[in-house]
Amino acid sequence: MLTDKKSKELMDEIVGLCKRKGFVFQSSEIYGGYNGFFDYGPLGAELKKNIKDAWWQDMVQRRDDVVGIDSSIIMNPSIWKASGHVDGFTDPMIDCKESKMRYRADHLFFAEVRIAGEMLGVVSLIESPEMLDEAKKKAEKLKRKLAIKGDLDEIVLICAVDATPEQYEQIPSPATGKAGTLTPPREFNMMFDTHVGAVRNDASKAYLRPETAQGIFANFKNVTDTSRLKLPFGIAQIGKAFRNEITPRNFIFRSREFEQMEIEYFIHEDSDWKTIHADWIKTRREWFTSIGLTSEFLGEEVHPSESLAHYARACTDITFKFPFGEQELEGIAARGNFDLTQHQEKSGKGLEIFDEASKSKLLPHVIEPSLGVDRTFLALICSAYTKDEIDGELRTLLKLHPRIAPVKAAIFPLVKKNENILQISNDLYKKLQRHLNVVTDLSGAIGRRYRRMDEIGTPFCITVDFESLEDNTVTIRDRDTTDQKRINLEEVLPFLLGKVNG
RNA sequence: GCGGGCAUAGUUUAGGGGUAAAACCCCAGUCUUCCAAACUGGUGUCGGCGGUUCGAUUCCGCCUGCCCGCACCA
Repeated sequence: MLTDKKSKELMDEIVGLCKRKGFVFQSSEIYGGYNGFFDYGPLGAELKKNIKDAWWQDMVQRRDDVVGIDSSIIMNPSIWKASGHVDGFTDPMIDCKESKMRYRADHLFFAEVRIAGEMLGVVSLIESPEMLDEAKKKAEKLKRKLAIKGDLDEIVLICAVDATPEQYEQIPSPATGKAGTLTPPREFNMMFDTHVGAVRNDASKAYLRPETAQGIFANFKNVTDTSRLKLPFGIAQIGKAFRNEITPRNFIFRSREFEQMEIEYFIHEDSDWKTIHADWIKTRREWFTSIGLTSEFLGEEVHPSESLAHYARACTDITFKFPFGEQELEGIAARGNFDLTQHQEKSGKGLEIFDEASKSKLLPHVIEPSLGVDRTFLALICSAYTKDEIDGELRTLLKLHPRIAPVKAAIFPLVKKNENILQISNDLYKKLQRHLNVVTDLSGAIGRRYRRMDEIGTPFCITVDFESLEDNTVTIRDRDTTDQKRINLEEVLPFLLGKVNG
């Protein structure tokens, strides 16, 4: 593992490269920026598109059991009430005025300490698997301090969000042990809201979606009615999502506007969901390595059962070791049929489907592989970023997989004073351009042109030289090895297509 | 939200109450028959707003953004 200083330097270099070469810009930069938002430049837009295309090809086109949709970002606000986001997508926060510590209200627990009903005081602690034992210890300590005899009543832990106002005043700060220093919980919904229509009032309030998943659930009936799907099947979607994050951090890793790629994979309620869940984890991990993520940087984190949402049975994150730490790339949750149940109930529309195999009507359960495009983007750049030495000269390169590299090949005339070389080069460029994102570059020494391409991750450089005039061959140079071989002009396109699609 | 630091060209940095600089990059040209050659020329900069001042990029205040730590992270 890199030292903090080294990893910070590395991250700075990567952010610098992204800016310098036109991958990622800070949003609204000419107005001083805008915290938590980013813009993708010419190369970034290509790379991002390639990630999404690869995912769509592998998860939708090349599978018989998955179809795609593209739902609107602003939907009937009832959807977000049914899904629980209006009430639940909050992080109520409590500050300790004295210690300046901040707690999430739903992570803060307290217990009243009593002996035979007589109140001795209140203890508080932060949620953990051992918190009941800790509470008992704190209660015993309180008893000794007050020099009171007798057996303690049973300790009952209560979450701070469930405290009555009278109880709340009694809760001591976990940091100082003193009561009265905690601010009331401040509600904070992470959904951005807006208004639809000419009138701005409570009735016109709408939300920017915080996840793409609900667009899938809300269209469940439309899709199953029109697509002749049989269980198990998946519905996939790529799209923007918005969350009013308190602290956007780590470049594009946590931003307020981001893009998700989600699949809701519907399964029979009696099926072996553990196996299907495990299969998806494997499928998704293999996909990450197939597009060039360094497999040693990938990890898995299984959510402990006590921290799962009440409707989820299991959730495993696929993580990536970024320079700033190991962080979630994709969450693969087994969610039961909570969402469909909610939408069926709140909309009043029957959403059950008939399963031929079991001859039963049911609301299927769901496995949800959900990942961030932007996080994948960053993980790919981090995986690809390399520095090496060519004949004593330091070079920077991005070892991006040809499938996702923004530019697939560069076509160079070795010299720009020879009309015939220019002609062949330009003809080849125009021909390749019809199939692939390619560039041409006539300026400067050939070595400089190679290095320019290395730095943006272009996997192949094709040079038209004097020999090309004799035998219709060109050199093709490999980015990672810098090795060159001669191939016939006619073979260039099939070669590149093979590398890009393979 | 809190505490600390920072903000000069595309990048890395120098400078200083009185006409703002270097290197690299980029562009054009000379040269050049395969890995950032050389030479010539060129574009481009003090985050924003306000205050002090004859004059502010420099001093002060506020704002915005970035970094580190705390906290937070469906």
